[in-house]
Amino acid sequence: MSQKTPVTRFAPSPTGFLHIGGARTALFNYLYAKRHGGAFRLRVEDTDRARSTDVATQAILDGMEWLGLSYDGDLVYQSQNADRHVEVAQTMLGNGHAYKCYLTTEELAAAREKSRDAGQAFRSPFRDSKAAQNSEPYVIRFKVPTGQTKISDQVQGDIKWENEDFDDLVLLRADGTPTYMLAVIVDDHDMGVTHIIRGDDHLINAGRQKIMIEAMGWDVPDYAHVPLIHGPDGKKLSKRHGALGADAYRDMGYVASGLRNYLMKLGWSHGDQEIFTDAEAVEAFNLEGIVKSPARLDFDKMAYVNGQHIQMMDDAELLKAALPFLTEVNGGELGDAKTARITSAMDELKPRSKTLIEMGEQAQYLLLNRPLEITGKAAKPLRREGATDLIAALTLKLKALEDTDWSADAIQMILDQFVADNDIGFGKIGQPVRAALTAGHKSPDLSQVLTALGREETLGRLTDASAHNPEG
RNA sequence: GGUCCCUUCGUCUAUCGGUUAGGACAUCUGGUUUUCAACCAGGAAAGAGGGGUUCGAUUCCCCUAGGGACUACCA
Repeated sequence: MSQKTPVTRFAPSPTGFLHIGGARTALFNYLYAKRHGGAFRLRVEDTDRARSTDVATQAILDGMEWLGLSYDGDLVYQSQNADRHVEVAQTMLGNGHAYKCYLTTEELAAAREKSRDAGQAFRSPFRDSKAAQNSEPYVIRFKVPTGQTKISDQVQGDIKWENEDFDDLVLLRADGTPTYMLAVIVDDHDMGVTHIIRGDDHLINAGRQKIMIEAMGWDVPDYAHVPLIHGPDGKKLSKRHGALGADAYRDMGYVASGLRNYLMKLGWSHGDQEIFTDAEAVEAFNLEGIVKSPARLDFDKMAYVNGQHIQMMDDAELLKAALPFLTEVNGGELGDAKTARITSAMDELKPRSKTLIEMGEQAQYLLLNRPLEITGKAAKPLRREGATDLIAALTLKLKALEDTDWSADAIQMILDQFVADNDIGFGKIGQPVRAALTAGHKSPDLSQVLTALGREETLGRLTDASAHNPEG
């Protein structure tokens, strides 16, 4: 193990949004760098200019920002280092580690098929040819040496390949542009990357890249190839499963810290601990805890973990995250009065919401406008014999309570007293009052409802209900 | 087809040769209760199969089965 200060990097290709697997890879790199006081770099792998888009780049950047994965140093665009990549390819050409291959597309396909049938890696007929150069288009291929290649992966363990199983991969395309395989090793080297933590779909690439790195005489980084995430059915992740952009999770009501916690724990463990604050996550994260087998996405658990984080968030932070959802439920800007209600109900809202969407549902009763529309099943308690009279009587009692004394405790005392005085069960008054105040929407303990609603709104809603007899 | 990797409750995992195989989510039962939740208590639930090695295998080795990754002038 190296003692150097680690430099990790996340290197997405901008061909789509930041999906959940990429987000986890980024998180691991981020956590590892933070844990060891190193740097976390971000590099956009846009060597495939045809498939790369600015929209995708922006989506990835936005996703990273929402998830709170801030990177160190400048953002690197791989395409901007093309000259440097070409230079390295030329160096390899010069020292015999690469050669020009003049095979046409058709010839290549035929040769490939042939070697595949023979169970061998493809070898270009030009790899040992000393033939004079001609003007035909050519690609530059890396010349894989004989022997074996071994890496000690921090997650996968020791892996060994026979070099003869590796293709002579293309370094420079016929149009002179560098390929990913060349660009990564050059950029990682130039950026001083010490630890490469990435999806295990790159495991074999680590072997190929190591040979190239050694051909250049550079330091080989430490590798950690983490298993890919699978869908709930164990199959490859698809959009249907949740291979969605980070923004999709935000829209489903997940908070960044909750998603981070879930992602970190998916395929990584640290004893029996399930919930981590950000500080705890940085403190605890290590490569040893990463499991070698792919894990499946479990939305139930994701929601549970998210709920835990909603509870841990401070009110202001939570309100900010929840605002879009509350505005949606409200059908417009909240305004001061409703914002005040939400704020005072925060402690009740938190444990009742696993996602911000649920929080919107839980808060709905606070966002209703007078007079409430109380219909169907919700109106049933109000239709009961004497219900409106009881409400009217209770309203009178509540009116005696000054605004400054309007607290859950005081309200509870009045309710208890009212029940005792009238010699009735709590349900007798509780149910119609709840109906009058919430119109059947989800709501917490009654005294909490009255507290959050405030004196004026409570009295108003109760008066509305007792004034009008739903039976006609 | 070839190369490499993986396999403990439904799911995520603990176990680093000797455990009543532990925890979490989900599920079930009960409690609490003025709605819906939340919460509390309890229950059910696992070593893919077959061979070895060993006094003893979930743990080490091999085979089989199943799953995955890679096999581009994509990344």
